[in-house]
Amino acid sequence: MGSTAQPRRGDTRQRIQDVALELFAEQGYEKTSLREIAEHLDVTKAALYYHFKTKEDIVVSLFHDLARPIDDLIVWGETQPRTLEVKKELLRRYSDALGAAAPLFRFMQENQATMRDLSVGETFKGRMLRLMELLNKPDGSMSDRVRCFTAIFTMHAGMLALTDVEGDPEEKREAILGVAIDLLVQAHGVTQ
Amino acid sequence: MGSTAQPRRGDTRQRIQDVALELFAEQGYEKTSLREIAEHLDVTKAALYYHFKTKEDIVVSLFHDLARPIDDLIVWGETQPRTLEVKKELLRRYSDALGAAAPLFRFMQENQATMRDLSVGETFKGRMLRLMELLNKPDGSMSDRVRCFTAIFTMHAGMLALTDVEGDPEEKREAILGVAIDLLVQAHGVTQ
Amino acid sequence: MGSTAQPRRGDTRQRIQDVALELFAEQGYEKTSLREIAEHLDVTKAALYYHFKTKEDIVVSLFHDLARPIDDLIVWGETQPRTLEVKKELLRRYSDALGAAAPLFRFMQENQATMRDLSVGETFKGRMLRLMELLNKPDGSMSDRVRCFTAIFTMHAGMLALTDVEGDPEEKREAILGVAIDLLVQAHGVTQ
Amino acid sequence: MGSTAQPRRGDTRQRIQDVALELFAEQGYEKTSLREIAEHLDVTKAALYYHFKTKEDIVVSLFHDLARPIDDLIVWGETQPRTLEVKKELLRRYSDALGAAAPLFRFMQENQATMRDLSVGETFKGRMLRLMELLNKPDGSMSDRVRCFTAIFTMHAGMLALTDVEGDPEEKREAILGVAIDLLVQAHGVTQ
DNA sequence: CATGAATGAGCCTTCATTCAT
DNA sequence: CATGAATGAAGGCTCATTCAT
Repeated sequence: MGSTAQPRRGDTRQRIQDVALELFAEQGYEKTSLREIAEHLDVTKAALYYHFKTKEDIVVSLFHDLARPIDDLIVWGETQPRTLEVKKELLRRYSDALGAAAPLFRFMQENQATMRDLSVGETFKGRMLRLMELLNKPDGSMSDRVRCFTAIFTMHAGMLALTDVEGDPEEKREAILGVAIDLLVQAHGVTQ
Repeated sequence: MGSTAQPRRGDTRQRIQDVALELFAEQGYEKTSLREIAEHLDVTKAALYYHFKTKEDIVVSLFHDLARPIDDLIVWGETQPRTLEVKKELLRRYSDALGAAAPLFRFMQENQATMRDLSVGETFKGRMLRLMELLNKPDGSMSDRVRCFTAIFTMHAGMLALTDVEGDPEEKREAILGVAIDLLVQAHGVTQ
Repeated sequence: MGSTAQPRRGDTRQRIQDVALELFAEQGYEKTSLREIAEHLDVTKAALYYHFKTKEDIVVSLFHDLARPIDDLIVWGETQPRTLEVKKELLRRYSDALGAAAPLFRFMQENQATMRDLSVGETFKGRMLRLMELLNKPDGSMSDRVRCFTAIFTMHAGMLALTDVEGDPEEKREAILGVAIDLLVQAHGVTQ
Repeated sequence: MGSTAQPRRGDTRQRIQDVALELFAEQGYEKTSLREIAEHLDVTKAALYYHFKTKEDIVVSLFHDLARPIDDLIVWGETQPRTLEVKKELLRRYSDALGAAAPLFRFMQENQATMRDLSVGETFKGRMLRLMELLNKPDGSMSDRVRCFTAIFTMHAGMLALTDVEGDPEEKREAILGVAIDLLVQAHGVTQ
């Protein structure tokens, strides 16, 4: 029923975002031209400009739509007491958020140089710093502080490596979360 | 000793590499044009082509000249027994190597998408995998394997974060190395 | 009298003309996009196409509606004897007409290159030539003929300069008209 | 000898200016694309960019190279006493300058809207005002002031009309200059 | 060693216009 | 009356690269 590539109306904006994110992550932001995106969608370049004001605007919209959970997470974190239990919960939730926003994160990871002058990049970096601040143990030793931020970077690196290393994805994610929590505990722990 | 005293006439090639690496790391490979590099050096674009066949060739040369220590490290590692002590030494040496090749690493970190089709990128990725293999505990639990590769990523992330976080650089580097070794030990250790 | 009282519903067409003329005069025809006009009116581009078949059509309609008095003036002139008195009256009436159609004239003045291939432009240029012919003293010396057409150009230039030069607008207009008539008289006069 | 469209080297910049000025004047600045200019010269668009940084830059260079005499004229005028004789000489020299820079002036005349945001446009307008100031009779009546600036505009309009009106060009130019001087004299005159 | 001049491909963006709803 | 969605053409500009000198 209507299977000859109907011009599915109404969801174009969404489809642009999907394709763009995929290509940006796969080939890099600069190397992905709007022509390429348009061809993947079988529309003209001009059509993209009906939905987004600029190329950068596509990225902005992606953050707008996909980075929300992480924002929420940080906001939540900032209302909580700075106990170890809360921090562990933060990591757990962050792991979930990362899973959901995986493609966006891959995009960021692979386009760090680009992110820097993408405006939304700086915004996001700020958020990351706040998140780290939440996990940090301000009066801890340098080693402890390193452990805290490593807890987060472990998870980021995990995202990347998930693809390259053998093993069941879900199992890997849990292992990664486990290690991250472990680092956090060590940073805060007295016993052990 | 270390005084091979290259003929001083014509250090242009070297200068091109320096400027290129700096700009590539700072602004990204794609966003840095040969014109820009040439202007920084006060020569013409055509001059660059006297020294390097293509833009990519500049990157290749950078790896050639700067990634050597890491290559050597891996070669060394592969001739050693897979003991914990050797692995610890690997991390130590890797930390040194990272310090020396910091700009190159920053460049890679920030241009991951680009790296993928830069030929030399794949080459390098292969080396990383071999390095990880060297550190790995093949029969270990998933968590232990995660700890092993996290040991390395911690150091990479450290590079990045060194700038953003307060504290004495050298002290930070040692703390990072310490945490990395710790992770390695935990992955292998029973009594820890 | 003059109260044909157009149905008030739907003055959009009029508003389009107003905004278009203003923007065309201010920024130039080519540099004013339909998008811009539409935005000023808070309607969509497509709406413009309901009222006007093309961008050029807007200009045509502007001439249709605003250049009429000048047309009438020329028609009137061509039925009159070629006396000096009539010519003076022509200038007077032209001065009035210019005042009324000022924005249109500014638009023409500032978009002369564009006018040339705007069809309506040629039409209008023809009218100007007829007007000049009416003022001309065919058997006069070259100087006299120059004076005749200068009489007109003085008034055009006046429009332009009115804004840049200090002084009461109405007073300036009268002075300009005075000089123009003077030129005309000199061209025709012996005893002057 | 060498008649098969040799790639005449060295004069490209000049040729670009020539063609550009001609096309800009003939069709308007906005409607003349760089592609068109390049095609007229049988080079690529990119070649234009080797010689000029932007499209606007071509215009700037044209003013730089062609408007110089007028600049000099004004500078000269500002060192002279404000006598009627000097003012007449100013007009005479201005007439010559206009003749030499005719295409440039035609370009300006036909692209006034464009001139406004072409940076060099404002610069030039400033010069015009200084020139008018030189000719002006500050304490004169409004009519006299109008005569002064009309003297100049007459000459500008003359340029334009030279093409449309029959008659020997040189004769026309002299007639125009005559009328302009006449206006000036009348503005300053005692008798009459 | 290095430059001056040029190219071809491609990029992001804008525009006037169309048409089904 | 008017909009939402899209198109095709074109525009200005930049880039990596080449080559004769």
